[in-house]
Amino acid sequence: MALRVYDTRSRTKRELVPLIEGKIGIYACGITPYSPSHIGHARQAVAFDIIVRWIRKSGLEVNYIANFTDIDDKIIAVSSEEGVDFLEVANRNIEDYFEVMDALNVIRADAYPRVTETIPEIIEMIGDLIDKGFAYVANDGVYFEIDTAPEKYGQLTGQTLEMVREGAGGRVDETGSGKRDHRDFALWKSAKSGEPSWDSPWGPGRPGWHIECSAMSLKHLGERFDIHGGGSDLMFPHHEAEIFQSECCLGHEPVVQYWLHNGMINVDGEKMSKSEGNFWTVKDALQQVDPLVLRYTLINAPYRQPVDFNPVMIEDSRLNHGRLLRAYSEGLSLAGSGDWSDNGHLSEAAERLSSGMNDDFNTRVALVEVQTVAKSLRQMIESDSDKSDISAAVGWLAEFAGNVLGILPSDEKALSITATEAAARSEISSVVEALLEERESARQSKNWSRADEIRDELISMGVVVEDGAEGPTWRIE
RNA sequence: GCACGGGUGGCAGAGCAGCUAUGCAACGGACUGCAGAUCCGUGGACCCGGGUGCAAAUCCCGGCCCGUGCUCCA
Repeated sequence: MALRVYDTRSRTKRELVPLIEGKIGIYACGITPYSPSHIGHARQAVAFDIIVRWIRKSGLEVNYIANFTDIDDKIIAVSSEEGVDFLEVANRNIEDYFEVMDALNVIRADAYPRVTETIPEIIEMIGDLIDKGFAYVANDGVYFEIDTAPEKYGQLTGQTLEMVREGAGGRVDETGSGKRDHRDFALWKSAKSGEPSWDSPWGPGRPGWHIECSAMSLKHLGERFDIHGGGSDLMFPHHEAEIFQSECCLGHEPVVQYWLHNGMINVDGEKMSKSEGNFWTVKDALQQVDPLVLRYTLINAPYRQPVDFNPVMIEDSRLNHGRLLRAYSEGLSLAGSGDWSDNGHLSEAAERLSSGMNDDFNTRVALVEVQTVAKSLRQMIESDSDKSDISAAVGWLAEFAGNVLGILPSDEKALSITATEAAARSEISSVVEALLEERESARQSKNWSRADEIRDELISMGVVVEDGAEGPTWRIE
């Protein structure tokens, strides 16, 4: 079945047809590393991680580029506030990014270009734009002139030049720059004293916000490429500016075949943002929740929908993920991971999951199938089913929950979960068994208060007792 | 105001023309001294008003409501 993706520019789901047969180039806007990554960054990273995983699984070769905008106003602000070099600020936040995204099981991109390593290409592109009449040099930098290509306005957001003029309202006069029109945007910003800068034909300065992505995508993916992604908040002005720059510079359109935008993270129904005070860094979140549970939460809705990050959602994910993980690791240690292709139910589940993923990467539909398979695996384990059935279900989960969705730990780790549990169990086993024996005799003589007392004692040890038809069983919480 | 998304059971969230979504919660039953776990089962929804279909959560039109964007932002 064909893979269809929602393209923001055409506002429709379209079949993904590679420019070069068998190959897909993806450029996704990463972060500006001026502060530690927040869960919105995580959502973006996870969304595109899964997109890349699925396209690869579909048999296409993917070249995935994610950038770091490692020089910008905010980085400069932090560096001057702290009195350290701007690169120190950028580097430590990039380190943080890799640390948390690795924990979230995000597969690394094929390249992570940085602005500071792309300055010559940026300068060349700006020069081209000036030569072709799309940009002009002002007293404080170089600007792209919107009026040279008005038809490209609103390609992603549907806004017209006039709308933005109105929307900008009184701010038009506040630009305080050499812009001819407030909607023009900076390609090159002249350095103020003390700011980091690079030499250019227009004097020392640094790139404007949008040009870096046009230059880096051109450098790494060429004059036309398949997918450009990023958060939906980047559609305007960032991605529309990229369309101006790339298409005007290269002289053809479209440069990008498909624009994919992930939805935002909301906290209690409102967009998460620093100004709202409802801000979570990834590390904040990881203090409370396992990384894979966080990942589960982030894919609990299709990537374009907003995800509301609230305690109920997290608890829900924790519960469901915990069950999945327990079933998986128990099944794995019991029967290993086997082939599932001969199993009718599992094949059907795989088909449903695939058609969900093929429909613009619907991870929510995929999770339903994962939950269903995990549930039947649990039942098989409890009913002592045939080992080959168990291993088939384990193999299925390894492939889809593991490789495709990335919500399972490595087998080694999964096995260590059951091993650790078993070890902890055997360590206190004799004490627990003795107490249970005493409790059983109390129960025999209908001494319920003594029986409950012992149960409470066990609970305080972290042991949960469950009476069944075959006598009591216990497990460690 | 304009643009883009969306409004589905108690909650989260699929489905996007006909056929049980799913999970959590609730309720009933089995099992229990009680509790828990498990199993079986049940009820319950498609914002409002029109329209087009044999048939509409699903398509069209008009409202209302919510989120995001229009400024740095994943």
